[in-house]
Amino acid sequence: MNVRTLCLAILYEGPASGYEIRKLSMDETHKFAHFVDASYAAIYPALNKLEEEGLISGRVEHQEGKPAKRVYEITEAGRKEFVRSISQMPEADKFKSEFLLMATHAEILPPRLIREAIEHRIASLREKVQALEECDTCACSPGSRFVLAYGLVMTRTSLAFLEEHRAMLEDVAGAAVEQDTPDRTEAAE
Amino acid sequence: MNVRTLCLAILYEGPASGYEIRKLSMDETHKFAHFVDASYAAIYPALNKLEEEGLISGRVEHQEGKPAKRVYEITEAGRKEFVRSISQMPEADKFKSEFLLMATHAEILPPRLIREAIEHRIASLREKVQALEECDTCACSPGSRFVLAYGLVMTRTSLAFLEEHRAMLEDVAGAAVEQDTPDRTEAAE
DNA sequence: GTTAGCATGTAAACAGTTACATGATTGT
DNA sequence: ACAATCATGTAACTGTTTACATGCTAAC
Repeated sequence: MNVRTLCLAILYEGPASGYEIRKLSMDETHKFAHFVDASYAAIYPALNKLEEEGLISGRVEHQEGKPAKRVYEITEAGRKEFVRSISQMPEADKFKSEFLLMATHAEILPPRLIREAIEHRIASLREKVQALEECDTCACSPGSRFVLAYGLVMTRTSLAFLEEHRAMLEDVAGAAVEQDTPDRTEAAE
Repeated sequence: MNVRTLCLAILYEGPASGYEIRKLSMDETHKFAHFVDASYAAIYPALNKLEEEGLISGRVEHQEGKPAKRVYEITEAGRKEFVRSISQMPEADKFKSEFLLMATHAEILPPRLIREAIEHRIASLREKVQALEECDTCACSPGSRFVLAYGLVMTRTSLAFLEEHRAMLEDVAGAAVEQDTPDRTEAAE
Protein backbone atom coordinates (compact mmCIF):
# COMPACT_ATOMS: atom_id res chain seq x y z
CA MET A 1 0.00 0.00 0.00
CA ASN A 2 1.17 3.51 -0.79
CA VAL A 3 0.81 6.80 1.07
CA ARG A 4 -2.02 7.89 -1.18
CA THR A 5 -4.17 4.91 -0.18
CA LEU A 6 -3.13 5.30 3.44
CA CYS A 7 -4.39 8.89 3.43
CA LEU A 8 -7.67 7.88 1.84
CA ALA A 9 -8.07 5.00 4.33
CA ILE A 10 -7.57 7.26 7.33
CA LEU A 11 -9.74 10.05 5.96
CA TYR A 12 -12.43 7.46 5.21
CA GLU A 13 -12.77 7.11 8.99
CA GLY A 14 -13.07 10.83 9.56
CA PRO A 15 -11.42 14.24 8.99
CA ALA A 16 -7.76 14.69 9.92
CA SER A 17 -4.76 16.91 9.26
CA GLY A 18 -1.47 15.78 7.75
CA TYR A 19 0.13 15.81 11.16
CA GLU A 20 -2.61 13.64 12.62
CA ILE A 21 -2.38 11.17 9.74
CA ARG A 22 1.30 10.75 10.49
CA LYS A 23 0.61 10.08 14.19
CA LEU A 24 -2.11 7.55 13.36
CA SER A 25 0.11 5.72 10.87
CA MET A 26 2.77 5.30 13.55
CA ASP A 27 0.50 4.14 16.34
CA GLU A 28 1.09 0.40 16.67
CA THR A 29 -2.24 -0.24 18.27
CA HIS A 30 -4.14 1.53 15.54
CA LYS A 31 -5.50 -0.70 12.82
CA PHE A 32 -3.47 1.06 10.15
CA ALA A 33 -0.31 -0.12 11.84
CA HIS A 34 -0.66 -3.26 9.73
CA PHE A 35 -0.17 -1.27 6.61
CA VAL A 36 2.25 1.66 6.41
CA ASP A 37 4.17 4.21 8.41
CA ALA A 38 4.75 7.27 6.26
CA SER A 39 6.87 10.37 6.77
CA TYR A 40 5.62 13.96 6.54
CA ALA A 41 7.53 14.44 3.32
CA ALA A 42 5.40 11.73 1.76
CA ILE A 43 2.09 12.71 3.36
CA TYR A 44 1.88 16.43 2.62
CA PRO A 45 2.46 16.20 -1.15
CA ALA A 46 0.08 13.22 -1.29
CA LEU A 47 -2.64 15.27 0.41
CA ASN A 48 -2.10 18.19 -1.97
CA LYS A 49 -2.38 15.86 -4.94
CA LEU A 50 -5.52 14.21 -3.58
CA GLU A 51 -7.10 17.62 -3.12
CA GLU A 52 -6.20 18.63 -6.69
CA GLU A 53 -7.93 15.47 -7.87
CA GLY A 54 -11.00 16.36 -5.85
CA LEU A 55 -10.82 13.22 -3.74
CA ILE A 56 -10.45 15.15 -0.49
CA SER A 57 -11.17 18.73 0.53
CA GLY A 58 -9.21 20.75 3.07
CA ARG A 59 -10.05 23.72 5.26
CA VAL A 60 -7.88 25.67 7.67
CA GLU A 61 -8.83 25.26 11.31
CA HIS A 62 -7.55 27.84 13.79
CA GLN A 63 -6.72 26.68 17.29
CA GLU A 64 -5.94 28.47 20.53
CA GLY A 65 -2.37 28.05 21.73
CA LYS A 66 -1.42 25.98 18.69
CA PRO A 67 -0.60 26.66 15.05
CA ALA A 68 -3.52 26.50 12.64
CA LYS A 69 -3.92 23.19 10.89
CA ARG A 70 -5.29 22.12 7.54
CA VAL A 71 -7.99 19.53 8.14
CA TYR A 72 -8.98 17.31 5.23
CA GLU A 73 -12.24 15.53 4.66
CA ILE A 74 -12.88 12.81 2.11
CA THR A 75 -15.29 13.64 -0.73
CA GLU A 76 -17.83 11.33 -2.35
CA ALA A 77 -15.41 10.88 -5.27
CA GLY A 78 -12.72 10.03 -2.73
CA ARG A 79 -14.86 7.34 -1.12
CA LYS A 80 -15.49 5.77 -4.50
CA GLU A 81 -11.80 5.91 -5.40
CA PHE A 82 -10.86 4.27 -2.10
CA VAL A 83 -13.34 1.43 -2.56
CA ARG A 84 -12.06 0.95 -6.10
CA SER A 85 -8.45 0.86 -4.92
CA ILE A 86 -9.08 -1.87 -2.34
CA SER A 87 -11.31 -3.92 -4.64
CA GLN A 88 -8.51 -5.63 -6.52
CA MET A 89 -7.46 -9.13 -5.45
CA PRO A 90 -5.01 -8.52 -2.61
CA GLU A 91 -1.40 -9.46 -3.18
CA ALA A 92 0.33 -11.84 -0.79
CA ASP A 93 1.38 -10.26 2.51
CA LYS A 94 4.79 -8.69 2.58
CA PHE A 95 6.98 -9.40 5.51
CA LYS A 96 10.50 -8.34 6.40
CA SER A 97 12.38 -9.19 9.54
CA GLU A 98 15.87 -8.16 10.47
CA PHE A 99 15.56 -10.40 13.51
CA LEU A 100 15.01 -13.50 11.36
CA LEU A 101 18.00 -12.57 9.22
CA MET A 102 20.06 -12.40 12.38
CA ALA A 103 18.56 -15.66 13.67
CA THR A 104 19.46 -17.45 10.45
CA HIS A 105 23.08 -16.57 11.12
CA ALA A 106 23.11 -17.16 14.87
CA GLU A 107 26.10 -19.46 14.53
CA ILE A 108 28.39 -16.73 13.32
CA LEU A 109 27.26 -14.05 15.78
CA PRO A 110 28.36 -13.46 19.35
CA PRO A 111 26.09 -15.15 21.96
CA ARG A 112 25.74 -11.86 23.81
CA LEU A 113 24.24 -10.17 20.76
CA ILE A 114 21.81 -13.04 20.13
CA ARG A 115 20.67 -13.01 23.74
CA GLU A 116 20.17 -9.24 23.70
CA ALA A 117 18.23 -9.38 20.44
CA ILE A 118 15.96 -12.12 21.85
CA GLU A 119 15.32 -10.17 25.07
CA HIS A 120 14.64 -7.03 23.10
CA ARG A 121 12.20 -8.81 20.79
CA ILE A 122 10.37 -10.54 23.65
CA ALA A 123 9.96 -7.20 25.41
CA SER A 124 8.53 -5.46 22.35
CA LEU A 125 6.24 -8.38 21.50
CA ARG A 126 4.89 -8.33 25.07
CA GLU A 127 4.25 -4.60 24.78
CA LYS A 128 2.44 -5.10 21.53
CA VAL A 129 0.27 -7.91 22.95
CA GLN A 130 -0.66 -5.69 25.88
CA ALA A 131 -1.46 -2.73 23.65
CA LEU A 132 -3.65 -4.89 21.43
CA GLU A 133 -5.44 -6.41 24.44
CA GLU A 134 -6.29 -2.93 25.66
CA CYS A 135 -7.93 -1.95 22.38
CA ASP A 136 -11.61 -1.36 22.73
CA THR A 137 -12.91 -3.79 20.14
CA CYS A 138 -16.52 -2.90 20.87
CA ALA A 139 -15.93 0.55 19.43
CA CYS A 140 -14.94 -0.59 15.97
CA SER A 141 -16.43 -2.23 12.92
CA PRO A 142 -16.59 -6.04 12.54
CA GLY A 143 -13.86 -5.84 9.89
CA SER A 144 -11.54 -3.98 12.24
CA ARG A 145 -12.37 -6.44 15.02
CA PHE A 146 -11.30 -9.28 12.74
CA VAL A 147 -8.02 -7.53 11.96
CA LEU A 148 -7.33 -6.70 15.61
CA ALA A 149 -8.07 -10.29 16.69
CA TYR A 150 -5.78 -11.53 13.92
CA GLY A 151 -2.99 -9.22 15.03
CA LEU A 152 -3.33 -10.39 18.59
CA VAL A 153 -3.24 -14.09 17.69
CA MET A 154 -0.22 -13.62 15.43
CA THR A 155 1.71 -11.53 17.95
CA ARG A 156 1.00 -14.02 20.75
CA THR A 157 2.08 -16.90 18.54
CA SER A 158 5.28 -15.12 17.63
CA LEU A 159 6.01 -14.43 21.29
CA ALA A 160 5.21 -17.98 22.41
CA PHE A 161 7.41 -19.47 19.70
CA LEU A 162 10.35 -17.32 20.69
CA GLU A 163 9.94 -18.06 24.40
CA GLU A 164 9.72 -21.80 23.74
CA HIS A 165 12.50 -22.08 21.19
CA ARG A 166 14.99 -19.38 22.15
CA ALA A 167 17.44 -22.03 23.32
CA MET A 168 17.69 -23.24 19.73
CA LEU A 169 19.44 -19.98 18.90
CA GLU A 170 21.24 -19.35 22.17
CA ASP A 171 22.84 -22.78 22.22
CA VAL A 172 24.43 -22.38 18.80
CA ALA A 173 25.31 -18.70 18.92
CA GLY A 174 28.97 -18.15 18.17
CA ALA A 175 29.54 -21.85 17.47
CA ALA A 176 31.06 -21.15 14.07
CA VAL A 177 33.38 -18.34 15.15
CA GLU A 178 36.79 -18.63 16.73
CA GLN A 179 37.39 -15.38 18.56
CA ASP A 180 41.15 -15.37 19.15
CA THR A 181 42.51 -17.87 16.68
CA PRO A 182 43.37 -16.03 13.48
CA ASP A 183 42.67 -17.37 9.96
CA ARG A 184 40.48 -20.22 11.08
CA THR A 185 38.84 -21.73 8.00
CA GLU A 186 35.37 -22.99 8.70
CA ALA A 187 34.83 -26.74 8.35
CA ALA A 188 31.29 -26.51 6.99
CA GLU A 189 30.71 -25.43 3.41
CA MET B 1 16.97 -5.15 4.36
CA ASN B 2 18.29 -3.85 1.09
CA VAL B 3 19.45 -5.59 -2.09
CA ARG B 4 23.08 -5.15 -1.11
CA THR B 5 22.64 -7.14 2.09
CA LEU B 6 20.49 -9.69 0.29
CA CYS B 7 23.31 -10.33 -2.18
CA LEU B 8 25.87 -10.68 0.59
CA ALA B 9 23.53 -13.02 2.52
CA ILE B 10 23.05 -15.30 -0.46
CA LEU B 11 26.71 -15.26 -1.47
CA TYR B 12 27.63 -16.02 2.14
CA GLU B 13 26.04 -19.44 1.56
CA GLY B 14 27.97 -20.07 -1.63
CA PRO B 15 28.82 -18.70 -5.11
CA ALA B 16 25.99 -17.59 -7.39
CA SER B 17 25.28 -15.46 -10.45
CA GLY B 18 22.94 -12.46 -10.54
CA TYR B 19 20.30 -14.56 -12.25
CA GLU B 20 20.52 -17.24 -9.58
CA ILE B 21 20.30 -14.68 -6.77
CA ARG B 22 17.07 -13.41 -8.27
CA LYS B 23 15.62 -16.93 -8.41
CA LEU B 24 16.62 -17.64 -4.82
CA SER B 25 15.11 -14.38 -3.59
CA MET B 26 11.78 -15.27 -5.17
CA ASP B 27 11.60 -18.84 -3.93
CA GLU B 28 9.02 -18.80 -1.14
CA THR B 29 10.39 -21.93 0.45
CA HIS B 30 13.90 -20.57 0.57
CA LYS B 31 14.92 -18.99 3.82
CA PHE B 32 15.57 -15.63 2.18
CA ALA B 33 11.90 -15.44 1.30
CA HIS B 34 11.43 -13.83 4.72
CA PHE B 35 13.49 -10.87 3.65
CA VAL B 36 13.38 -9.47 0.14
CA ASP B 37 12.45 -10.17 -3.45
CA ALA B 38 14.58 -8.00 -5.71
CA SER B 39 14.44 -7.34 -9.43
CA TYR B 40 17.32 -7.78 -11.87
CA ALA B 41 17.60 -4.03 -12.26
CA ALA B 42 18.40 -3.83 -8.55
CA ILE B 43 20.64 -6.89 -8.34
CA TYR B 44 23.08 -6.33 -11.20
CA PRO B 45 24.16 -2.81 -10.21
CA ALA B 46 24.41 -3.95 -6.57
CA LEU B 47 26.73 -6.80 -7.55
CA ASN B 48 28.91 -4.48 -9.61
CA LYS B 49 29.19 -2.09 -6.70
CA LEU B 50 30.00 -4.87 -4.24
CA GLU B 51 32.77 -6.08 -6.56
CA GLU B 52 34.19 -2.55 -6.83
CA GLU B 53 34.31 -2.46 -3.05
CA GLY B 54 36.14 -5.78 -2.98
CA LEU B 55 33.40 -7.52 -0.98
CA ILE B 56 32.75 -10.08 -3.69
CA SER B 57 34.72 -11.32 -6.69
CA GLY B 58 33.25 -12.46 -9.99
CA ARG B 59 34.46 -14.75 -12.74
CA VAL B 60 32.86 -15.68 -16.04
CA GLU B 61 31.75 -19.28 -16.28
CA HIS B 62 31.10 -20.72 -19.73
CA GLN B 63 28.34 -23.28 -20.11
CA GLU B 64 27.31 -25.62 -22.90
CA GLY B 65 23.96 -24.79 -24.47
CA LYS B 66 23.49 -21.73 -22.28
CA PRO B 67 24.87 -18.20 -22.20
CA ALA B 68 27.95 -17.65 -20.09
CA LYS B 69 27.27 -16.38 -16.61
CA ARG B 70 29.16 -14.24 -14.16
CA VAL B 71 29.50 -16.17 -10.90
CA TYR B 72 30.32 -14.20 -7.78
CA GLU B 73 32.01 -15.42 -4.64
CA ILE B 74 32.13 -13.58 -1.34
CA THR B 75 35.56 -12.41 -0.17
CA GLU B 76 36.92 -12.35 3.38
CA ALA B 77 36.18 -8.60 3.50
CA GLY B 78 32.66 -9.39 2.30
CA ARG B 79 32.08 -11.90 5.10
CA LYS B 80 33.23 -9.35 7.64
CA GLU B 81 31.02 -6.66 6.14
CA PHE B 82 28.01 -8.99 6.19
CA VAL B 83 28.54 -9.92 9.84
CA ARG B 84 28.91 -6.25 10.67
CA SER B 85 25.73 -5.36 8.81
CA ILE B 86 23.61 -7.92 10.69
CA SER B 87 25.17 -7.14 14.07
CA GLN B 88 23.03 -4.09 14.82
CA MET B 89 19.98 -4.47 17.03
CA PRO B 90 17.27 -5.62 14.62
CA GLU B 91 14.39 -3.23 13.97
CA ALA B 92 10.84 -4.39 14.55
CA ASP B 93 9.45 -6.64 11.81
CA LYS B 94 7.79 -4.89 8.93
CA PHE B 95 4.50 -6.23 7.73
CA LYS B 96 2.12 -5.12 5.02
CA SER B 97 -1.09 -6.82 4.05
CA GLU B 98 -3.49 -5.76 1.35
CA PHE B 99 -5.79 -8.53 2.53
CA LEU B 100 -6.07 -7.01 6.01
CA LEU B 101 -6.79 -3.61 4.50
CA MET B 102 -9.61 -5.22 2.55
CA ALA B 103 -10.80 -7.13 5.63
CA THR B 104 -10.95 -3.92 7.67
CA HIS B 105 -13.42 -2.59 5.13
CA ALA B 106 -15.43 -5.76 4.56
CA GLU B 107 -18.65 -3.92 5.30
CA ILE B 108 -18.35 -1.64 2.31
CA LEU B 109 -17.21 -4.30 -0.17
CA PRO B 110 -19.28 -6.77 -2.17
CA PRO B 111 -19.67 -10.20 -0.48
CA ARG B 112 -18.52 -11.92 -3.65
CA LEU B 113 -15.19 -10.09 -3.55
CA ILE B 114 -14.65 -10.88 0.14
CA ARG B 115 -15.41 -14.56 -0.41
CA GLU B 116 -13.05 -14.74 -3.38
CA ALA B 117 -10.26 -13.00 -1.47
CA ILE B 118 -10.67 -15.41 1.44
CA GLU B 119 -10.62 -18.47 -0.84
CA HIS B 120 -7.60 -17.12 -2.65
CA ARG B 121 -5.75 -16.46 0.59
CA ILE B 122 -6.59 -19.86 2.06
CA ALA B 123 -5.32 -21.54 -1.09
CA SER B 124 -2.01 -19.68 -1.08
CA LEU B 125 -1.50 -20.19 2.66
CA ARG B 126 -2.08 -23.93 2.20
CA GLU B 127 0.46 -23.99 -0.60
CA LYS B 128 2.96 -22.18 1.56
CA VAL B 129 2.44 -24.56 4.49
CA GLN B 130 2.97 -27.52 2.21
CA ALA B 131 6.10 -26.02 0.66
CA LEU B 132 7.54 -25.30 4.11
CA GLU B 133 6.70 -28.82 5.33
CA GLU B 134 8.60 -30.28 2.41
CA CYS B 135 11.78 -28.34 3.25
CA ASP B 136 14.61 -30.57 4.29
CA THR B 137 15.42 -29.07 7.65
CA CYS B 138 18.19 -31.58 8.31
CA ALA B 139 20.24 -30.02 5.53
CA CYS B 140 20.42 -26.56 7.03
CA SER B 141 21.99 -24.77 9.96
CA PRO B 142 20.27 -24.56 13.38
CA GLY B 143 19.57 -20.87 12.73
CA SER B 144 17.82 -21.66 9.47
CA ARG B 145 15.90 -24.47 11.13
CA PHE B 146 14.63 -21.99 13.71
CA VAL B 147 13.52 -19.59 10.98
CA LEU B 148 11.82 -22.33 8.95
CA ALA B 149 10.00 -23.65 12.01
CA TYR B 150 8.93 -20.12 12.85
CA GLY B 151 7.64 -19.56 9.32
CA LEU B 152 5.67 -22.80 9.45
CA VAL B 153 4.06 -22.01 12.81
CA MET B 154 3.11 -18.49 11.72
CA THR B 155 1.71 -19.60 8.37
CA ARG B 156 -0.34 -22.38 9.99
CA THR B 157 -1.66 -19.96 12.60
CA SER B 158 -2.63 -17.47 9.92
CA LEU B 159 -4.43 -20.20 7.97
CA ALA B 160 -6.21 -21.60 11.03
CA PHE B 161 -7.39 -18.15 12.09
CA LEU B 162 -8.82 -17.43 8.68
CA GLU B 163 -10.56 -20.81 8.45
CA GLU B 164 -12.08 -20.40 11.90
CA HIS B 165 -13.12 -16.77 11.62
CA ARG B 166 -13.94 -16.26 7.96
CA ALA B 167 -17.61 -15.98 8.80
CA MET B 168 -16.85 -12.81 10.75
CA LEU B 169 -16.02 -11.15 7.42
CA GLU B 170 -18.45 -12.97 5.17
CA ASP B 171 -21.44 -12.20 7.37
CA VAL B 172 -20.87 -8.45 7.31
CA ALA B 173 -19.62 -8.06 3.74
CA GLY B 174 -21.64 -5.47 1.86
CA ALA B 175 -23.70 -4.60 4.94
CA ALA B 176 -22.87 -0.91 4.68
CA VAL B 177 -23.47 -0.43 0.95
CA GLU B 178 -26.65 0.69 -0.76
CA GLN B 179 -27.23 -1.12 -4.05
CA ASP B 180 -28.47 2.03 -5.82
CA THR B 181 -26.34 1.23 -8.88
CA PRO B 182 -27.06 -2.38 -9.86
CA ASP B 183 -24.18 -4.60 -11.00
CA ARG B 184 -21.79 -2.06 -12.40
CA THR B 185 -18.90 -4.45 -11.65
CA GLU B 186 -16.32 -5.26 -14.28
CA ALA B 187 -14.56 -8.61 -14.62
CA ALA B 188 -11.17 -8.48 -12.92
CA GLU B 189 -8.08 -9.88 -14.63
C1' DG C 1 16.32 29.98 28.01
C1' DT C 2 15.99 25.68 26.35
C1' DT C 3 13.60 21.62 25.18
C1' DA C 4 9.46 19.40 23.48
C1' DG C 5 5.36 19.31 20.84
C1' DC C 6 2.28 21.23 17.16
C1' DA C 7 2.07 22.19 12.33
C1' DT C 8 3.45 22.53 7.29
C1' DG C 9 6.37 22.12 3.85
C1' DT C 10 10.75 21.69 0.34
C1' DA C 11 15.27 19.96 -1.84
C1' DA C 12 18.32 16.47 -2.48
C1' DA C 13 19.19 11.93 -2.30
C1' DC C 14 18.25 7.10 -2.41
C1' DA C 15 16.11 2.60 -3.40
C1' DG C 16 13.76 0.13 -6.26
C1' DT C 17 10.50 -0.98 -10.25
C1' DT C 18 8.91 -1.23 -15.06
C1' DA C 19 9.90 -1.49 -19.44
C1' DC C 20 13.16 -2.00 -22.74
C1' DA C 21 17.34 -3.97 -25.30
C1' DT C 22 20.15 -7.85 -26.55
C1' DG C 23 21.15 -12.53 -27.72
C1' DA C 24 21.75 -17.50 -27.34
C1' DT C 25 19.42 -22.16 -26.85
C1' DT C 26 15.73 -25.52 -26.17
C1' DG C 27 11.29 -27.15 -26.74
C1' DT C 28 6.50 -27.14 -29.19
C1' DA D 1 7.57 -19.98 -36.20
C1' DC D 2 7.09 -19.01 -31.74
C1' DA D 3 7.44 -19.13 -26.93
C1' DA D 4 10.11 -20.15 -22.85
C1' DT D 5 14.28 -20.16 -20.21
C1' DC D 6 18.93 -18.55 -19.41
C1' DA D 7 21.66 -14.46 -18.84
C1' DT D 8 23.06 -9.45 -18.36
C1' DG D 9 22.21 -5.01 -18.39
C1' DT D 10 20.31 0.25 -18.98
C1' DA D 11 16.95 4.41 -18.96
C1' DA D 12 13.20 6.47 -17.19
C1' DC D 13 10.33 6.68 -13.64
C1' DT D 14 8.04 6.29 -9.00
C1' DG D 15 7.92 6.48 -4.34
C1' DT D 16 9.85 7.47 -0.18
C1' DT D 17 13.30 9.10 3.25
C1' DT D 18 16.63 12.37 5.37
C1' DA D 19 17.71 16.62 6.38
C1' DC D 20 16.52 21.11 6.33
C1' DA D 21 13.56 25.42 6.98
C1' DT D 22 10.07 27.95 9.49
C1' DG D 23 7.50 29.54 13.43
C1' DC D 24 4.48 29.38 17.31
C1' DT D 25 3.24 27.71 22.20
C1' DA D 26 3.82 25.23 26.57
C1' DA D 27 6.37 23.35 30.07
C1' DC D 28 10.59 22.63 32.85
